Amino acid sequence: MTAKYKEIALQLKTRILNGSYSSTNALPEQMILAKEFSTSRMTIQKALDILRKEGIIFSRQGSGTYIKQNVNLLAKLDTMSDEYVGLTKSTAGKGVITSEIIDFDIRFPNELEQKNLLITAHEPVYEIRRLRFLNKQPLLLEYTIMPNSCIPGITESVLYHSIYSYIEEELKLVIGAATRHIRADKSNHYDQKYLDCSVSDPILEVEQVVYLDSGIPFEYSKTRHRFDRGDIIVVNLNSKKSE
Amino acid sequence: MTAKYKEIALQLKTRILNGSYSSTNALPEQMILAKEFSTSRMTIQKALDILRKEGIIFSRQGSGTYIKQNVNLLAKLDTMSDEYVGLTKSTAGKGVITSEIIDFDIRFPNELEQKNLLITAHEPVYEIRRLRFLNKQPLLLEYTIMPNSCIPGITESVLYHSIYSYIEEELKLVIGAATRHIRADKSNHYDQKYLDCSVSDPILEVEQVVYLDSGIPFEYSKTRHRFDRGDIIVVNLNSKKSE
DNA sequence: TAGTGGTCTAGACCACGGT
DNA sequence: CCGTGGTCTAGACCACTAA
Repeated sequence: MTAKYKEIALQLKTRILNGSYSSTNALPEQMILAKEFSTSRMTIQKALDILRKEGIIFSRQGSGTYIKQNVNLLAKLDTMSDEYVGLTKSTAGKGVITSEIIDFDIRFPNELEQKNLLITAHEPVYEIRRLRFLNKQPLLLEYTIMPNSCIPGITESVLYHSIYSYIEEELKLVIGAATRHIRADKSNHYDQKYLDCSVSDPILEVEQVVYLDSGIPFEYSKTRHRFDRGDIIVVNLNSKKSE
Repeated sequence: MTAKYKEIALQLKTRILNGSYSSTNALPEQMILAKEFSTSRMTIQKALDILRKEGIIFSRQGSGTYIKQNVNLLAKLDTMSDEYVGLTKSTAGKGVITSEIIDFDIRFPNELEQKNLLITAHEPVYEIRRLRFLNKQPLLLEYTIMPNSCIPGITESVLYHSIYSYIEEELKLVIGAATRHIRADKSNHYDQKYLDCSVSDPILEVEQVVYLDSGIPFEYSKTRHRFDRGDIIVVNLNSKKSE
């Protein structure tokens, strides 16, 4: 059974997206909602908190709770803010992703890798290079470092599919935060060879550290994208409720 | 006076970053914290919610509340996820930002601008081109469209400083969500002229729509960055508490 | 000044983890 | 099984907005 406040949030969200409230742009007051759902005001507030965090409503003390004017847009984009984790998931429906393994090794980490993954020089890491295709066209080059202790049992068959679904479904780990550095760069001979691009083509590089839910970093990687096959989309919901 | 739960969150955060709790990696139970701060458990939970949203703790039902292992790193990065809004703010302390106005006009919007800013063809927009310098070195070219109705009263003196501080401090508006598309591109003759880069230099382009707290879009812009002066940093805290 | 959302309380029961 | 966090209640007072 799901929590009551989540159920209420879902129902309210549905109504908002349906347009059931849009005539006035304001939601009923919390006491009225509490009576309608035969619950307490605190529970209604927890439900509204979810919608606030999702960016589809906002409240003004002393005034009321209102629907944001671009709900439909945000509702669409909302799904995208998490999509970024894992290429296989993010391109679902847009085409077929395939992978070619260029290199797959295990070795000791260098200093940069130790620093980013918070490990010592004695903890072995996987070193993975993959070329990934979208509809058989080269899309990006991936260079991934993962600590063996954290993500054990990677095999070539895992690499041909999706590392992320292996982590979530097989290892039952929950993926948490990530920090990414995004930059443009000139192409090098590796890019030219594998991504089939010319010397003058720029490259979009993403360098990232990804953490598990517990805060343990499990991936340090660089991906180099062909500049002409897809942007990176970043959504910033900016709900500063906590400050 | 600030809310009690925010005060408690701040105190707990300070202790966590101090290392006061790190010996065990677990926080005291909610009842004990409630007694210590002479408050109710609900209030403690609201405080913990903040720290969860900030990504520095996580809880397991039936077990306890734990500190994430890379708190210091995340605490540092945390400030950066919002930094992205407004260049003047984001580079504070890293150098001096100056601006040169290349173009400043008012006109009717084209179709793309109408679609992104959710306005009609009859609502005038500002068209602003600025070249921005970091420590007198050209950093990026900015091409900004803002609806006049939404952000009135822009003048050249505003443009020489910061549009965002004008919006927040003069107009008293609150900036909310943003969606960004990030890509690499070849430099064009504009880039080469203003950013003083060569034909073979790549460009990092960011195309974004920025919304007010109320959900009204107020900026559609493209910025073209020199590839060798600073990455874009994106932090994804991924706290799926609401799902 | 009336009515709204924001905060807070002191209890209660449930779901889950570890024993 | 016990102890933890997760949810929920039925009130209360305060802060703010708008008339």
